[in-house]
Amino acid sequence: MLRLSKLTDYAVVVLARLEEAEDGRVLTAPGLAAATGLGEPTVAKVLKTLSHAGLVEGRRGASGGYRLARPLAAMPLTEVIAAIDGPIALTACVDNAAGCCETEDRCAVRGRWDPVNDAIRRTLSGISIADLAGASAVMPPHAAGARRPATFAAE
Amino acid sequence: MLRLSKLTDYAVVVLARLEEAEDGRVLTAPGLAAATGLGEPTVAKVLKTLSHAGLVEGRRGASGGYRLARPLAAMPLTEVIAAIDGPIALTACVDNAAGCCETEDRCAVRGRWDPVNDAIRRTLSGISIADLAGASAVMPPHAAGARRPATFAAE
DNA sequence: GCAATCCGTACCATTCGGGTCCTGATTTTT
DNA sequence: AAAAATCAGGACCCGAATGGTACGGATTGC
Repeated sequence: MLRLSKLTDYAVVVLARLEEAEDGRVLTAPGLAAATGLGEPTVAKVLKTLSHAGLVEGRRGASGGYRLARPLAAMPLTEVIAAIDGPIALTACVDNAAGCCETEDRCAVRGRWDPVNDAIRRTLSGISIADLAGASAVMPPHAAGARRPATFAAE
Repeated sequence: MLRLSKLTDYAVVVLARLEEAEDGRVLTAPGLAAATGLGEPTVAKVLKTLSHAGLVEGRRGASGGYRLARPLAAMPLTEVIAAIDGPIALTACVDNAAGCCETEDRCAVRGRWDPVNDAIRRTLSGISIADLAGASAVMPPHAAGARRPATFAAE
């Protein structure tokens, strides 16, 4: 379904909520869970992962919590996806990886996916979390002004 | 991982092989399986799905088989993905679908994914199966000429 | 020193994709 | 006309990976 994991979705929600904290104030994981309506352990897991990727910073100890490492406008969607779901690649065959499939010698699409993956990354890197957080519309990166709104090209 | 299913990958391989048939000649599912090195039941399943989507046409009976309904150059990647994996949507929340999640009233990203999905579809619809079948390089839709080849934007 | 909080890891369950098989419908060939 | 070959459609089962949980440890503030 070309769909990213729920955790990534949660991450965006949590990050959006996290931006509302004033200046350097930190928010606790249970607090964020209550604010977003998500499960407390799940939120904690997401925050840990995001912290590991350097997108949020955690402060330990009493009166600890999390805060954004960067403003959301400087946080491309690609980084969040890569942090939660891993590297962005549509297929397992990336960079002509050898031995990934047994029919690689007669595979007609060897290495052909790489430009596609690159196009996807380029598209996604032009979208910041701030665009998803409700501020304004998505900024069109370099693409033309979206023609018809949200019509399925094929369905 | 933002990765599409193996079946879609197989579909592209099978379609690429199917284009090599001369004029109106049909190829059998077992024959395509042998030519691509994939499992025979799997190829049959993929072909049935593609036939249902109108991308290939099946002829029954002895000396039957499959042939392309269109040249690959006129077959955007979006259609193949939609045929195998279903509609292209990164999250379950599409078009403000109500009732999909229980926290929709306080969700900060309500409806914000739609433009993202649209951007993905626009990127993918600019790529045809012919571009993946080995003919030439991927045509850059409107984006700038791919800078460095296949570097991970975020990893 | 105690409490609160983050950190890391390990663990289990459910879901979904991947793959196989069977039966039926249709067409060609003998 | 019978038989063989092939597509069509569905049911089914297994495995992997996501999603969610739990526990012990480290760190900081009161």
